[in-house]
This record gives sequence, C-alpha cells and structure tokens, in this order.
Amino acid sequence: MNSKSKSLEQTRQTLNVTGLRFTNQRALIMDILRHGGGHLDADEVYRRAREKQPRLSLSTVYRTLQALKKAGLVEEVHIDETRHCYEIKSTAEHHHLVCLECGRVIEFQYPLTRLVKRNVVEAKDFEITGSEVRMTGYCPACQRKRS
Amino acid sequence: MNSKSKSLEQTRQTLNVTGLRFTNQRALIMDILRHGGGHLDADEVYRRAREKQPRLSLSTVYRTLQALKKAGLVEEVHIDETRHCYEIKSTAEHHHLVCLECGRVIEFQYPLTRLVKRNVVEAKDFEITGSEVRMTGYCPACQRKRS
DNA sequence: CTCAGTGCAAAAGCTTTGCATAATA
DNA sequence: TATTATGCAAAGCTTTTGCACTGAG
Repeated sequence: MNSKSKSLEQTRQTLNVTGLRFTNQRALIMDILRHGGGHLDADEVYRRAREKQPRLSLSTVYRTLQALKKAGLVEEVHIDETRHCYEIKSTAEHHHLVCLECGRVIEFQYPLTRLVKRNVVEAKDFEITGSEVRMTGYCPACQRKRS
Repeated sequence: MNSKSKSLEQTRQTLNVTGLRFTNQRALIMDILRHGGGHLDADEVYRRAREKQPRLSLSTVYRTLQALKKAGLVEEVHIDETRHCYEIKSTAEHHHLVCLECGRVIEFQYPLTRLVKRNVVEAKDFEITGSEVRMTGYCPACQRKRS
C-alpha cells in the first residue's frame, strides 16, 4: 500500500469517526486544505479542486467546508474582509498578520487567549472557546516600496 | 446655543476638516454611531436612521460609512461573520468577546498589539497599523443555561 | 455655479437552498 | 436498502454602482 492510499484511508477514518461519509469530493477538498498553506476561500478551493474533478460543484465545496467545520476538522478564519477562509484546524493557537499592500499573510503563534483570560477582568468569567486575531499593516518589503 | 446645535457644529467641523461635506444624512449617521453603543451594521444604522429621516437610502448609509472610514472617523470591525460592523474610532485599543449563544458583545481593552510587536519574531519587522481581536465563547449567563 | 452627495433601481459578489439523481454504509 | 451527499439552478443576502437630481460650499 503506497503512501497516497494510506493517507486516503486515514481521511476515511477521520470522516467516519465524525459521522461523515467518505466521498471523493471530500477527500479532495481535505487534501487541498492540508497542502494549501492555510486560509483558502471557497472559490480558491473550488478552482483547485476542479483541476482534478471537473464535475465538482461550488455548492459541494461550500457544504463540505461547513460539514468539516461543524465536525471540528476545519476552522473558518476571517482574513479577507468579504469572504470566509478555511484551514485545517491546528492544535496550536495561531494568528495572522495581513499586509494591506500585497495581501501577504504571515502566521504567528502566541498564547493570546491565555493572556487575556489571565489579565482581562471581563474575560474572567467568559468561557473562551475560540479566538481570531488579525493584525494589519505593512510587511517589510512593502514598507520599503512605500517610503 | 443649545448643546444639540453645538454638537452639530462640531460634526460640521469634523467633516469639513477631512474634506467631507456636511449633510443631514451624515450628521444623523454619525450621531447614531456615537450613541449606538458600538458595532452597528449598515442595516441597523439604516433602520435607526429612517426613524428620523424616512427618505434616507441604504446606499447613502453604505457610502457614508465608507467615507467616514476612509476619513479615519469610523472603524470597520468584523464581529459578525457575514456583515461588517462600524463604530466611532476610539483612541484606546480595544477588542471584542462575542457570546456564541446570545450574541452579546463585550468590549475589553488590552494592549495586545504592543505585546505582539514586542514578543513575536514575525511581527518585529512588520509595521502594524491596525488589529482586530475577536474571541468567541460563552458569557456567564449562557454558560449556566448550557450546563 | 460647481462639484460632492443622495435616492432609486439595478447589478454584483458570496453563500445557501430545493430538488432530483447518484453514491455510501 | 436507507440515508447521506452531489450537481444544477435558482434564490437570498450584503454591498456596490450608474445615473439623474439635489444641495453644500
């Protein structure tokens, strides 16, 4: 058994465990999310997926992303202001720096939730289950271009 | 001169300084944002505004919010996942806790940007101009309801 | 008087949904 | 075989835009 079909088996497991059926469409979409480098929007997933499965529909992409999100396998992040982006849920809390000039997204890890939980009065009694931090500005390259 | 017309004069000043013309529509919208308690979406502003100016159009609301945002008077925040919200730009950096159950939004202040700037390698050379922090979970009241 | 701002209606995204068909467990 | 998932087309929302008209400076 080669590594490709092995990871497919894993995907099947993952889906079945969460009560979702395994389909070629879902396997492909998960694969794209895994190797897409984070924060892809539905349309981007769709475009990439159609290269391998031309008959796949955009609504399947949307429904699959919702299903994976509900199952806790995928996370919805709001980096772009108008569309939703999705990425495989990672264990470590991480956040995003977005360059307003070139659109580049830099990920960084930092336990901001723990910090807020510890130091912010209003958060003391609030049960925090998720966090999204989006800091915007200019990346080193674009700073030079602008000055 | 009473306090109402005084604040109108101030609004006129503010608008003129930024090169925007003073109109009744804009004055009303700014007033709604000032006293609306933060993070109102365009439609909410529209609904409230129509109580005083029934002929006001939704596109004017959108255009005004854009203009105020560009002028730096108003900030666009993404608390809701599907629509944009707006609030008067405040000097102090503040963030949002959103309850997934009742939708309540709690604001809190904390210099997260400074912290990230200081402690995150990736942010060292990044010029951060804005930040949006949205932590989700359950407020005290809803925690009780759920348990 | 001139140009920015407004209202209206229409268009343009992104996302969801209804329904018949296909595929999984 | 009983559901669940898919594809297609249509609808739904929020937001933007074109154009003629109005109002601010």
